[in-house]
Amino acid sequence: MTTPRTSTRNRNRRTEILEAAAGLFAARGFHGVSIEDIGGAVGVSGPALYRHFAGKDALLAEMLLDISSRLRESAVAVVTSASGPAETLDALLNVQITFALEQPALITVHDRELGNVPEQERRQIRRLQRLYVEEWVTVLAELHPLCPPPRLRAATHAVFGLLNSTPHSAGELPDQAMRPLLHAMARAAIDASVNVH
Amino acid sequence: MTTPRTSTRNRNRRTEILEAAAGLFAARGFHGVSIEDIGGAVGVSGPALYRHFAGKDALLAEMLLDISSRLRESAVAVVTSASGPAETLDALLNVQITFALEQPALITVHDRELGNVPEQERRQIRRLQRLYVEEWVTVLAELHPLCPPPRLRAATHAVFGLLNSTPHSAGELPDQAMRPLLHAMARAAIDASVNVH
DNA sequence: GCCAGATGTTAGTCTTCATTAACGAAACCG
DNA sequence: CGGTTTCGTTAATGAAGACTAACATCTGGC
Repeated sequence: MTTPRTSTRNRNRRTEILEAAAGLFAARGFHGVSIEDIGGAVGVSGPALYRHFAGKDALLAEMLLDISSRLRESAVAVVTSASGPAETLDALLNVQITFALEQPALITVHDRELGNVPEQERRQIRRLQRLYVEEWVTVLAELHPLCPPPRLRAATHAVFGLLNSTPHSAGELPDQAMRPLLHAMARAAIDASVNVH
Repeated sequence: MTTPRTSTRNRNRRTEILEAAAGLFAARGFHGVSIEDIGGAVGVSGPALYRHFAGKDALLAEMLLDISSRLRESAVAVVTSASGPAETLDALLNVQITFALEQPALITVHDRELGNVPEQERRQIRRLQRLYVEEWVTVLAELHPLCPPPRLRAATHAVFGLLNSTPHSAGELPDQAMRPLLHAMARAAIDASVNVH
């Protein structure tokens, strides 16, 4: 063929596949997408994927492991360089909002397809997710020491639901407007969550 | 076999199947569940389903049509018997919270599997969903006439994301505590959404 | 008791699909 | 240049899985 792009092509193939697969999985679900579909989406066809991944499961696992780690790392970075709890919370909100707006497909897959990841990697991913949530809960606990942790955890999940809803309202508003809107709504929801009795 | 439960068995079979299928679809996704799985979940096996539904697609379609209509009907009932916009909004919140807490599987399937419904029914469902959202937007517009509708629509979707996150935080808190928490958070998020510039 | 319709059952049929095999070409290395 | 590695390709292969067929059984009405 033509296209002898030497090394660039190869260097990017794996991530190219991961990105295409994320979009497809988000749209049709893991089992609704075939190996052929994924290959086709990056211009190679079918079994070529096995040169890059051990299988469909492994591909999904790597994808979820990647987002979970990145979310977790961002949260840790934010928390360790923190000035105060309130600023930290704002920074955490920005992390999640940025992911939700920039990688809607990954975020969608991340909270839908965990069940299709093989046991071992699933444990790792769950662990990272739990750690991520705990970063949030820790910060919230500093801000609201009187609020029982289970309530903080529930509030955190609700806020994730709010922020991750972005894929559903795609196109309603431009990102520039969506970002402060989500921030304000999430912030208000959190503040309200600790004042209920 | 045994178990000749006369008529009760037949009268409930269809809804029994729908309920079981909802749980399975929510957990593993439409394509991750086989006809055998669904049959097995209600104690009959496999092709027996075709005595009740034209096929897997039709089953899903009926399921989504059912929730969409019920949500929409509840919203209409609330709005027509309204005393004032603020009370109406509270009532709408309660409708959505009740569905989310009582039918988490249906709610989950409702916003994940629309893409697997055949064209014709999909249109109907989309229409019902749109009408449902518009009930919310109308009420919000009464409360905040200065806020542009696209922003209200985006805020509505975000609130749905918040309320529908319940399935994820299953077990964190008892329903008795979850209900007011969700209500307060959603209410605060909405109020905040109209005050951003 | 006897027939019709509603419900089930088990054994195909026919696709789709993940994964593997067997085989080529291009790039990198000496 | 030969040789190895890398990345693809097009045929199997084998397992699921949706749906259909052919054949019971149960129920309720007469």
